[in-house]
Amino acid sequence: MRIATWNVNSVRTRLDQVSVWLAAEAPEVLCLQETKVADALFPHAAFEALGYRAVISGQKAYNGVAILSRLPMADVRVGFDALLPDDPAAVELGEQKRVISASIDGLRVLNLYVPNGSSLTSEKYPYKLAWLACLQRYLQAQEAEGEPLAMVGDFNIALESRDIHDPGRLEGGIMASDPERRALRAALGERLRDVFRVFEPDSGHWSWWDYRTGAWDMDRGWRIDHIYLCDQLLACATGCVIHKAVRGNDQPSDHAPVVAHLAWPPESAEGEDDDW
DNA sequence: ATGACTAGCACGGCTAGA
Repeated sequence: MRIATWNVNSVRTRLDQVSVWLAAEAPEVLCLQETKVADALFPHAAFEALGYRAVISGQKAYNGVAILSRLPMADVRVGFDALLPDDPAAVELGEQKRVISASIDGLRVLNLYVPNGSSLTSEKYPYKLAWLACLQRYLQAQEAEGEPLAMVGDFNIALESRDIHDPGRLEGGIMASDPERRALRAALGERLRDVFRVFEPDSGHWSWWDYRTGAWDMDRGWRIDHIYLCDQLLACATGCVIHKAVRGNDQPSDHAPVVAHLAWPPESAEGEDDDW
C-alpha cells in the first residue's frame, strides 16, 4: 500500500495536476489539504473516473481536507470531536476543517492540516499550540482503540534544523519555534515516527517552497509535510519519497506530494492457518 | 525591517497562507 499526502492549495485550481499525478502514480490513498471548497462543490466525479472515492471535510475558501482511496473506506471521522465529544476545545476547533480519518485495509489513515500560526506574535500562534494540545488528546483516544495508525498531512512545523534550508536565520521563528516543536513531539510521544527520516538522514529534502522570493529556483524549502507511522506500520515501511518534480509544474501548489510505501497488509507466514 | 507570490471572494483589495 502506498499512502500519499499533498497540500494542493485549492483542489479545484489544481484538479488537472492532481488527476495527472494520480493517473501516473496510482497510490492506494491520497490525502489532500487546503482543498478550499465547500463539500457540495467538491469535484468527486474527476476522482471517481480515476478509480478513487473521496471522503471530505471542507469549507468555503479556507482549509479543507479529503482522503481519496482506491480501497474501501470505513468508519470515517471528521474533526477532533469525533473521538473527543466531551472536550470543549475539540468541539470549538472543529469550526476549521482540518481533521479527517478513515479505516482502510485494517489501518487508520488520519489526515491533518495543522494551523500555520502566522507569526509568533499573532493570535493564530496560541491557536496553533492549542490545536496541537488537542491533537495529543485525540491521539491518546485513538491509541486506546488499538487500530494501527498512519498520520499524514501538512504539519506546518519543521521538527529539526535539517528540515529547513536556512536554520541559522529561520530557527526559532514560526514553524520552527520550540513551543511548536515541543507540542508536536508531545503529541507523537514514543508511538509515532516520521517515516521519511527512517530512510533519509540528510538535509536538503524539502516538501514546501514559498511562492515568493524565488524560493523554488534557489531550492530554499522546508520539510513540513510528514507521514508518521506507529511501530507496527513502520516495520512494514519500504520507503518514503518526496515527489519534488511536481513543484516545478506550471501553476503549481507550493507543496510537493510525499508518498510512503508500505508492505501492508503483511504477508502471512509460510504454513500459517490462512484457510481456517 | 518589509515584501515578495498565489488563491478565494467577488470584481477591489482585502484575508490567509508559511
